[in-house]
Amino acid sequence: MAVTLKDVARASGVHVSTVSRAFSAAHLVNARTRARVLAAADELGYRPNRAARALSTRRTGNLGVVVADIANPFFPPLLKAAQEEARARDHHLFIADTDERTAVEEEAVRSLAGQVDGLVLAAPRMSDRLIRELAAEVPLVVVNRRVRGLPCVLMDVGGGIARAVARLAALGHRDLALVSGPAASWTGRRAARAAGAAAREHGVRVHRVGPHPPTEEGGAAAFDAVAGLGATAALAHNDLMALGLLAAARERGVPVPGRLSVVGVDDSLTARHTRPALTTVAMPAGEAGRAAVDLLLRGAAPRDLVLGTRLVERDSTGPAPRAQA
Amino acid sequence: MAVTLKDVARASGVHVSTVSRAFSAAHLVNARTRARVLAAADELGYRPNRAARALSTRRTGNLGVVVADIANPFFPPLLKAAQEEARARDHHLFIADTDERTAVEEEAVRSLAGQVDGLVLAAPRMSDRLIRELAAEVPLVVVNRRVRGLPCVLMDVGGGIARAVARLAALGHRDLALVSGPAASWTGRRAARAAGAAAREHGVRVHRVGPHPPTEEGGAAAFDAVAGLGATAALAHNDLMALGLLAAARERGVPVPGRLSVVGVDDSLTARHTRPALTTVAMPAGEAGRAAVDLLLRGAAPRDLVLGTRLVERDSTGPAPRAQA
DNA sequence: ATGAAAGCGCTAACAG
DNA sequence: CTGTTAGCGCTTTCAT
Repeated sequence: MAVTLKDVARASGVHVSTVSRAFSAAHLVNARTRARVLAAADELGYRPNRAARALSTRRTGNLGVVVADIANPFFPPLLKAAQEEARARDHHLFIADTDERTAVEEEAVRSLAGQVDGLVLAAPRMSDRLIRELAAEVPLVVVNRRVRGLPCVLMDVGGGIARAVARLAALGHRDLALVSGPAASWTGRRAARAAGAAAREHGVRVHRVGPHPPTEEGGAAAFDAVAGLGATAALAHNDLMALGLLAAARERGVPVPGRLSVVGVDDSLTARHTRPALTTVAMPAGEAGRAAVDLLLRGAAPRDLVLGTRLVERDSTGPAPRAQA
Repeated sequence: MAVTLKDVARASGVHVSTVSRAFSAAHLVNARTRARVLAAADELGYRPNRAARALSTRRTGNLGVVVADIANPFFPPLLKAAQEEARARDHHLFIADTDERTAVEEEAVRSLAGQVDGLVLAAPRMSDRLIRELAAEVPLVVVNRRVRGLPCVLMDVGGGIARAVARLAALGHRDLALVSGPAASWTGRRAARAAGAAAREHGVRVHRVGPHPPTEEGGAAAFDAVAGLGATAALAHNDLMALGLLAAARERGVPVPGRLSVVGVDDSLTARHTRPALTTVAMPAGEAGRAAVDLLLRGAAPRDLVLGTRLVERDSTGPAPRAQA
């Protein structure tokens, strides 16, 4: 049985309410009494019972992060930073993996709602309407998606994609394939729009391929469509899909970047290590995780925070192949 | 304000305790009353307050996982599986990242102890003594380390390493470098012992290099020592360190596996994609995560569960180079 | 500055 | 089978 306020009270000869105050309202208690209480608490190894505290204050000291897939390399840095920030501010962090299933997202939020002071929704797939409805039950901060009326941490994928398109155009590419991930991905829609605009600006064409699951398999599955289009460069929804594209290209004997240039999004660990090393739009996932927690804890107003991205050029992109009948 | 038992009681015309029983002791209540209560609850969107329930039952419905580094690719699959298993059994999962710092481990356990029904310690660095002491405060299951008196989920790294040594010996290697990670790593000690035994058996030598941090940087830092030893093959503590070794080799112009064979441990995503693709000891991290949660929830006896590993041979290992003065 | 008492939402004897 | 009561550990009025 853990040591409670009552034990500390007994040990220090004061009433429980005084002990309580010694912890959560220091200024309301005589400095010397407080010192005595704290000493006793320390001696006994007292740890406040968070559940009990939550019951009476309605603040739990917990936060949660809901992600689509912990194993997708985009998320671990986000989770790590979020948990770091949470801990630095004396909060614990729940984690929920929805396995890319929309229904699970809603359930995760609802079931966590009562146990947290706020939730970070990372790249949710639910409808805006549902997200807003859920926001009525628990403070929400959304990452990688803009939902009006809620604080959102956005990354400038659009800018990154635009830079990628510009670069590819400069390398002589005229037909780009945009390999998209989940249809419900806000980031994906953003990327598509930016790609379209940049394409017009640079006088190149971009063809949509997909949607496909945002995994290696999804990327590999998209390969034939990309090749069929006669595209000389592919912009993948994320690094994982780009990796799948790379693998399929290798299998089909299509040299990268010789005949096909490939660009990913995320800049995950693997992007650096795969061969050819992947050119990719670096997303500040860690920064986003930290920021999301910060916004939650500050009870931030519903404003968008946009973080920068950059194009990291490696070896999977190169000059367009000479046209050859 | 969330809807409470009281609201449901009022709406269905029974006492709160009946409502409570309708949820947590179905057999103690008339089927028809129960149906009515459930209907009312559903109608109102009632969700039990876990904190309140925890206060009176002393069961929180929460578990926690303490890991050294979420961003280390070994952990995400473990976390994912653990959270999946937890959710399947109606539990929520806290996550704590200790950033490889021992002191943080203890604090994480203590501060989470009151809020969970049990904790998974994944590859902890604390002393056995401390772990046992903490186990008195909260049920613990340890992964990747044997602690007597506690349920442990182990992976047969020893076997994997032995197979790797055997294979390298068969390829003609005579001097192997064992590049170790954190000194406090149980897995690392296990690997070292197994490497030693296998080396004797096959008549080869193994030289210890390290300890180094279990990161790419750590691996890279070990490279010169490995080269200085005249070893023709390196067994790294994990994939991350193996990747560092690979990068350093590339930088120094040492061909892999031409002049140096490299073996990792984990079989992370990156191991498959790096070039040369990494030969590695595959660790069943997901299985371990799931098993750990299962043991926790079953209140398992302090027995060891050992999961198998296998050697995945890819392109970073090959025949030993011909001796040349 | 401290004590007393009520109450957060729920469960668990105990009656009936 | 259901209502009553007490209490989980803590905070928070309200007195004093």
